[in-house]
Amino acid sequence: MATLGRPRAKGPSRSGLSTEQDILVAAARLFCEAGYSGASTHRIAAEAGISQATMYHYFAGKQDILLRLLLATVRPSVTYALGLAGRDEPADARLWALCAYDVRLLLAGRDNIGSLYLIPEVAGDAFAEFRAEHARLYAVYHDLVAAVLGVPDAAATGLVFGLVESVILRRRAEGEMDADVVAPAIADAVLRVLRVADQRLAAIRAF
Amino acid sequence: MATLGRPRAKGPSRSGLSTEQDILVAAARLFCEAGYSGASTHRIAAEAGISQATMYHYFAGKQDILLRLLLATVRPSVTYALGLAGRDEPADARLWALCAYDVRLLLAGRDNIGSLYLIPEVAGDAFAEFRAEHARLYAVYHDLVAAVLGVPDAAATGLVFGLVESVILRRRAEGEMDADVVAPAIADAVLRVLRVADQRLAAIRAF
DNA sequence: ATTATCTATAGATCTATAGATAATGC
DNA sequence: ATTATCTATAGATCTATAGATAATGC
Repeated sequence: MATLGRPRAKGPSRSGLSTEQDILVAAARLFCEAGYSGASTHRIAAEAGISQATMYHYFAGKQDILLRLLLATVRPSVTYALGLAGRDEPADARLWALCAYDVRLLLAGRDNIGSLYLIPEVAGDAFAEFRAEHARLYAVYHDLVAAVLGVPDAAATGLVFGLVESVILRRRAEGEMDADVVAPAIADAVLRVLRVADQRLAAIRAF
Repeated sequence: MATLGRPRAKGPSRSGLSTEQDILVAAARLFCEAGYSGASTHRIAAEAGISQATMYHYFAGKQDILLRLLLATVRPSVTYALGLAGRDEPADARLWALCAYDVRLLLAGRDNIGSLYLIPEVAGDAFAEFRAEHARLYAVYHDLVAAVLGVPDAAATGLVFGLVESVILRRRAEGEMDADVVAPAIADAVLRVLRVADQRLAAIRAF
């Protein structure tokens, strides 16, 4: 419990989190609000309550912070998606559940964390590990859409995945949204796009 | 025709465009690839074939360039959308046409110009004029969705608009897409989300 | 002795401005 | 004389590193 190392000049963490977490939280906020290049290490450190140099005790650099945030954001979705594979519900019900789950994650938290996906730098080599995780998630959508339609359909998968992730854009443009309303609405819309009948949809929602 | 003013040190424009257009084209590319803060005025100028200071002859600053790009991107959509109001086709057919038109615009050109909408700085005061144009476009979608459903529905409008703009995300993640395939597919999906029957959809596509 | 933090700074930017210059137009 | 461009630069950053310091642990 006793605090090791030199104390912070500006007083101890007000969040009660570890310094590493303070940095991640501050960086998430600033990356979302100012973009990657616009969020200087100095501002991140100030927001976290430490000096700029202290960040380098925990992270190799700015890219390292963003990579950690991206992985922490996508991994819960991948875990949930892979867990769905072992369940015995019908494919349309599992797809509905996955869409609703992902929309809830994208709407959770005070920052629009999904908007980190949109940062242009994420296309670079340093973020290949994140893109691989994101691709694993996409692959589960692809398989579920194939199971619902009875045949693999890349175009339909793109539509479905786009519809789910469109909440990132909407949260920006429309402001905070009620996940209890929007998550089922998106999941319904996904099945309608795949031409699941209204009657069947009602049954799925009752699961 | 004769070229007024001091000649460029690196030779005349290779694009044949005006210097102002060269700057806008270069900035669009770099804003999309490196973000707003990541695109320095120096790199924009180098890409445009001029010195960094020359940009300030045409634009008040970096924000001014981005604003011009945003307005040039959203205005054709607004113009088309307002023009639809005067046509006598049924609302569902007009909504289908607007969605397909907007998706085509978002897929056109060598840069994913719609991704400029995602730049965090666009939330600031300097871009209020762009956001107002974007809101005008949204209002047309709202009215068309209301006409299709018979009642105003903010939630459905959000879904529809999100589905259209999701092509910005998809173009990033999936790479270049065939507009002749994707634009009708999105427009179809929009009407399916609004529970337009398959038979009716076939009739609309025949317009 | 170990740890987490700090201060200070090198070196590389980056934006915007001041003022010079190389063309054409009158 | 007007125009479009240039070179040069001030002043403000920004990232990452070097090395000192203020705690606890042994």
